[in-house]
Amino acid sequence: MEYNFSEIEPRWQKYWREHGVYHVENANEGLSRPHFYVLDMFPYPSGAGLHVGHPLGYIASDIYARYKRLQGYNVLHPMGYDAYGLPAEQYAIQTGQHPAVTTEMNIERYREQLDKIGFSFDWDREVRTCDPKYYKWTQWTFIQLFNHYYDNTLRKAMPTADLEKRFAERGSEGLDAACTEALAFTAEEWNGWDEAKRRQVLMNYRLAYLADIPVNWCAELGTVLANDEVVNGLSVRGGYPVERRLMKQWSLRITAYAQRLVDGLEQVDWTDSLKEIQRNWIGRSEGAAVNFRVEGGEWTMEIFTTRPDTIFGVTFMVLCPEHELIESLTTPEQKAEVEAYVSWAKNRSERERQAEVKRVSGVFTGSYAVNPLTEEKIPIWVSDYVLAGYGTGAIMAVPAHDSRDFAFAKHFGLPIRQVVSLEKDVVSDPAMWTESMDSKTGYSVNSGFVTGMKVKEAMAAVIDKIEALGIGHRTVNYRLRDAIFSRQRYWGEPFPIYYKESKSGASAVPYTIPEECLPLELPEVSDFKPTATGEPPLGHAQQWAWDEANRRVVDKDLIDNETVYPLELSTMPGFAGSSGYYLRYMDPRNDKEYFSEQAVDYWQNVDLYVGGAEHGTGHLIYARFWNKFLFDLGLAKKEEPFQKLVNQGMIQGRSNFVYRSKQDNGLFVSKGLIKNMDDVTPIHVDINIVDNDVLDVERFRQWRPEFAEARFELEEGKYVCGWEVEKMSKSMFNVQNPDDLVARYGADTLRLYEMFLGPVEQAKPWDTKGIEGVHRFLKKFWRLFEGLNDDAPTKEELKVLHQTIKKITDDIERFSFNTSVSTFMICTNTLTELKCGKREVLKPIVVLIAPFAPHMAEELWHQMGEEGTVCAAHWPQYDPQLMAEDTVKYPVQFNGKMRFMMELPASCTQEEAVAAVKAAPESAKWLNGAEPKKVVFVPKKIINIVV
RNA sequence: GCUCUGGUGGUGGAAUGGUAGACACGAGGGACUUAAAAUCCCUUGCCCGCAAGGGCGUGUGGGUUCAAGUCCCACCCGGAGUACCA
Repeated sequence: MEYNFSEIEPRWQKYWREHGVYHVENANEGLSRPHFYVLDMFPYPSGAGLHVGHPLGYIASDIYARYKRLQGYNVLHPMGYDAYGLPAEQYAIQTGQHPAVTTEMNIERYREQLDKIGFSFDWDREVRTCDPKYYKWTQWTFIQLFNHYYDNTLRKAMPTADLEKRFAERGSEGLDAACTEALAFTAEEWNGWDEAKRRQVLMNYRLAYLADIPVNWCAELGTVLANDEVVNGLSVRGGYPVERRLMKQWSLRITAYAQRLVDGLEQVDWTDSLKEIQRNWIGRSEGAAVNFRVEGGEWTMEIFTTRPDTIFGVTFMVLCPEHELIESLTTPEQKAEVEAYVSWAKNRSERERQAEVKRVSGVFTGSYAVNPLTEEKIPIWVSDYVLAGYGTGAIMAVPAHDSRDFAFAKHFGLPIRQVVSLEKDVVSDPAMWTESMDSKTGYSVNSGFVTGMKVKEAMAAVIDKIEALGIGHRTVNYRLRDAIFSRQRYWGEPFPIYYKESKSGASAVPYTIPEECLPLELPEVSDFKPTATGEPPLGHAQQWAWDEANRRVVDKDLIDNETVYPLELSTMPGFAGSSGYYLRYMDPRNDKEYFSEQAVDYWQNVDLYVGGAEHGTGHLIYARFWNKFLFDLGLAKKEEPFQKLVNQGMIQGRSNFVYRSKQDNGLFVSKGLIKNMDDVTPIHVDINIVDNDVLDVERFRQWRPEFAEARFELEEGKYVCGWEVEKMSKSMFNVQNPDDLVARYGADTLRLYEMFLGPVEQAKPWDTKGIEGVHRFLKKFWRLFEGLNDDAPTKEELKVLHQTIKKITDDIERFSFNTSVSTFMICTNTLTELKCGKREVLKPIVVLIAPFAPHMAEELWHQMGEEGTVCAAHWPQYDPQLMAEDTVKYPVQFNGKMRFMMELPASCTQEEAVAAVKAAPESAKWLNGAEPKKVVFVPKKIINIVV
């Protein structure tokens, strides 16, 4: 019988769906049943549908999930949609279609495409971030973040209620908490403040807080963006310019968790490169904070340095243009110049600033600081190469040992003094240097009491001294910024926040909606664009005010009523909904809690997470933070959410080109005939009308009206196209749609081929060429079952079987699915050669192939007369004796030197090995008839004979 | 610049320090067929040779080892992340 995949696959997909084969219960056989949680990064359902790159990771995780299931694990393998996001809203603005409608359509299309590939997801657990039943818990978590602060002493999040009690008793005394700015006040002061003032103070500590902060404002998108959404001063989405602006925004105090985010990386099984990406993003650096006295004033300026050992080489100080001391430090003579510089620096766009990094600019304030260790007078400058957001926004400049300080000193003719030398006591004249000496190796020179010390020792000695003098201390700085959490958009989670006017006339005071009133549902709006007054789109919503007394959303017109207040108009960013979805899958239909304790106790955390590395500095940081916070609350059971993480490589497109002659617009020259690439224009051509880089010229003429009259210069009767690896995208005509391949070859072929393409982790271009080979293999495999019989298998056949079991098991364990497919091919070729159709051999192989080609396995399982589905079968065990090689090559040494390789039975003993070596003709030369003195035989390693 | 990756035939890629190039694609040749599809068989790293056989080969140069694609050092070239982060 033919291998009729187009009949088999839909039939089994229907069976699985109707019988709920992949439905998972939490602990259905008690807590003792081993459990395993395999998760994919859920997709954003875009209008373009899936291309072949998307399912790559899903196929890999599906194989692993099915494998674990066959091994007897209770496997949680869910899927859902990250459904809030900008593209749906942009589309809504352009077409007026409600994002909910387009999102629903896109989800349906995604589901259809996913179903065709035969995944074993438990769709009963599907979540969508835009579903009120889901975002209720996103909002709920936000309220918890709002109501907690981070205690640095306890190293965990604590309720702000505790803070209030503490402030009433002791004021800010002795508090070590993560905050926006250090505050100092007494209990009396606290108790004397009204509620608005107290709430303003508490805001300084909340983990979700509202503050004026410099944000990435994207005028084109009309919203602020998080740091990871901006690259090179342009928005990741759309590529619009982004500027730095001070705005009142909600933020998450993720910096409070910086150290724990670094430490946690030790506990997880991720690739080194991804861990490194996160470490770099968090950017921990150790150093010292030092106070420099300003000459003749009551001011001191605090700086941060990672090189305290170079303090003897400081020749000037630099403040960032935003620094609050500038005004008081500027002397009257310098006032005009400084003001001009500061306003110029502030008006520079982020893009300009980044593009002109090399350009040196700055201005002298006229004031001097005093070096605390030398009492030397040093000029204070202002320059935008010092950033407001990092450290204290002020530095001590050591031009000899910092390249940026060096460039600055050279530009303004400031002195340069060497204080570190590679060799002891060897100094040169820095005036002759062309670059600074930044390395942290060598010895201190010209450096008072640390002269002669190694750099590392000098660092410690200087910090000790500074601490003894009480002018500074050891400290750690992080590059990580708090995550800006509000977006001026419509299509996102509303904040469960309303504002009361403060009696003292200060800005409105935010209050949270009571938890019992969640979800606060996204209202309908008349327009998805910002309002005329520049408010976010939610400003258009009529039903968008909070009646505190009646605890419900009401019309805005009622705001003049006693207890009706305006609601927050921003919405949450994309990462809000994706930060905790893996926990919700554990108990997705629970409307009382985020997830039940019983569910999280059972599943713990994600055992295997598969997704792209492009989320390294976004989702994967936020989710870890989110989880750590929930862990502090006692809700999550593991501090790290994703135990093992595999990054699937991007599948790039392989674009094809035709070359149009520049002299003759109607002439297309075959690749091999082009003499000079400057004579032709390469044009993208649809990969569907190119086969194996050979253009179908007829279809090309029909493809576009402008090519209807095309003429070709052929080589050997063919038009050969050029090719290049590029991003898969519609505009390059290189998109491969999985549906087409499923229709042509079947889902099992697609699954196998995507795995066969290469290691899952590796980026690779899509190339359909090889799919035929994989399809041929499946047909060949299918044919093995035509002569199915119950004869006893030969030893040779059993050996093939057991070697295959071992190899496949090993391959799956190390996530090497491309070699698994090869193993199946070799196994099938060998069994075909042996004409083996024996049930005893083939039945276990069907189980082995089930994770890869589930439909075919299911059908063959059924044809063999087995009960139930193949996914209820048991993973076969291999017999080590049967799979062993008959002979193994051993290296034979004489006197410790390797002399020749020798084949011996794999099972051979010490005595047999020695006898065989002595008998070998090569040995005669080394033994010369003598008896060996000592023989060492390490199976599979080496035979060492000492004569 | 810094950090992390990777570099193996025409192509995708295999190789716990132990016969490099498995498996597949592509290419060439052949069988079956009126023909096509499908299927099957042979050849396919490079060089010398009619052959038997020999030589060279994992980016480059060194090193460790009986033995290196694999480990160590330096360099060259790609890819990714990050970037005035003091």
